[in-house]
Amino acid sequence: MHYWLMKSEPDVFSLEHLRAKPQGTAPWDGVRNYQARNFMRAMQVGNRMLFHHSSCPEPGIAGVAEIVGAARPDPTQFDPKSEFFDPGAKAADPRWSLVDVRYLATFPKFVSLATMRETAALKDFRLLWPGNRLSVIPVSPAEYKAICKLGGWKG
DNA sequence: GCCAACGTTGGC
DNA sequence: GCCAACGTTGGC
Repeated sequence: MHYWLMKSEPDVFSLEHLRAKPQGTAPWDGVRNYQARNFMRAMQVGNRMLFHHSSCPEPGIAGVAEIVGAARPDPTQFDPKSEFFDPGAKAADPRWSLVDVRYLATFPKFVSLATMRETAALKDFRLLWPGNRLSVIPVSPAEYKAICKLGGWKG
């Protein structure tokens, strides 16, 4: 089993927004970073991902979602009206991918960045690296387990 | 608002 | 291919 973390600004798209979607499912579009894209392409159906809220008063992990659709071309790259439009992307050779995710659970306890920084098991967690900007991050099983525990969730 | 990190762009 | 300038992310 592989685990991941994905960031979103809760004002734009929060875990609650995902939960409110039909079947709690939505495409994770708009990723425009090659490293993040490559991680999405490595995701497998059934993988779990931590839903991180960033650029907000209290950044941290709100809960868990599941990958329900493997990587496929992100249609927003071809849409001139989209903020994610990429004039360099060709239909015959799509540049950007997305995965489909489904809401799984909201942690009973929100796991703030501050809490994670105080947790020994997370001392090497990539999310906490200085200056980390990557919006899609691989998570080790031990890190995933530690975060679920902090969240008071027995998945 | 500041700043660290780092990706991208473009001149050469 | 190098590298300086610039832009973006995101915590604080």
